[in-house]
Amino acid sequence: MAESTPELNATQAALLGFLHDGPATGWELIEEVRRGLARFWNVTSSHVYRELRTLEGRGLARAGARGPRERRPFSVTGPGRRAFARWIREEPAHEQIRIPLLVTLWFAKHLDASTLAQFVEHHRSDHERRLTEYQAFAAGAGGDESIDPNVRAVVEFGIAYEEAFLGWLAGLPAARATAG
Amino acid sequence: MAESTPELNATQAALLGFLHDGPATGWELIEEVRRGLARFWNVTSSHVYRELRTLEGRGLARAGARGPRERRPFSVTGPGRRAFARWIREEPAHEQIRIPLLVTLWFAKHLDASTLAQFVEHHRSDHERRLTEYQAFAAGAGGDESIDPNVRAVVEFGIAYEEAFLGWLAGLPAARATAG
DNA sequence: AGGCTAACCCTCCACAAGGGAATGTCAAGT
DNA sequence: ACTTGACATTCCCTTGTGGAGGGTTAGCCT
Repeated sequence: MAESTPELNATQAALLGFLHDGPATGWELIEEVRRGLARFWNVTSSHVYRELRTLEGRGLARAGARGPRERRPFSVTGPGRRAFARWIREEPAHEQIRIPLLVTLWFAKHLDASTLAQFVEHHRSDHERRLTEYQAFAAGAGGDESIDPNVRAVVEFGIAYEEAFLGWLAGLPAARATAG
Repeated sequence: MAESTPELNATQAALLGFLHDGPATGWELIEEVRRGLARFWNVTSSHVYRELRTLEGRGLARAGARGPRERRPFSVTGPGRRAFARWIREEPAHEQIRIPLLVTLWFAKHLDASTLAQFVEHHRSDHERRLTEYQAFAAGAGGDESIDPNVRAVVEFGIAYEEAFLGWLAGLPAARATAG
């Protein structure tokens, strides 16, 4: 009875959420997501624009006049705010993770040790770089009172995740079989 | 230059990978994925059957005669083995993570503390349960020499991930604002 | 033995989401 | 004016999800 199709998906909700802080164009929203949430809620530009059109069609967001370069500033409408308010009170769904490295690892018996070791090493350096970024961000935001503690918690999840990943990588049998 | 479209996607590759251990029907493959890899590479049954048909169409897998209940046992062909061998030597793509809880958290300033605390608590008990499952599996497999160490490493990733998640949850400001 | 039932096993379909190519637009420098 | 490059959006194809539906068989019941 309730809703067979939930009113909003998480991407739409996130867009409406950002629009609560003021009007923005699709491009600006994409930038905003990339700056923060993107690591744990990946979006592509085509997806954002599509969802914006959907939101507009449902009257949850409204586009202003086209500005330079076809840019269209969107803002939340009253119904949009109410839909968002309902969404955020819903139980968040279970997370969804796809890690191609683990698929490769599962079948690694068909792969020579040095190639696998290379893959592992690439991932290691990649995750190390990201951990550094998060730590820099967290340190910078450390004294900043204006940052929402919950937003800060998201960054801290990033740190916890990367540390766990790096720790696991270090203990990997494949990590010990150094390439070359 | 090389391939604009990669020859196989990870789902197809995983199916071919399992078929290397012997012929199997779609149903059996689904079971096999669910038993292990599914946490980090989700598949749906309709998707599996579709990919099997694709693989068959490309000559990478071959279906035997229909057995009881329409079951069709697939096996890898020579070209299938070669395609898999090429795939597994490719650099695994970046992981893709979607955690709705973090989206909710990002916008939690629009949410009352006790509802958020409930969400956090639900996630906590859920991840705790999963951690227990993985640990039981790892303990059971502990002495089993027949298990590929790389496959075991995948399970260990699950443990590391759940532990990190639980640790992070425990430190969350929202976790201290107990509901009710 | 014959029939009922529940679990199997697969197909089909429709739609949501993902990602990259293609298109168009403007700003700024020459 | 002309070129260049960043900006902003759209288009389209592939991948992923979910459910309805239909034939099949094992096992149980009488």
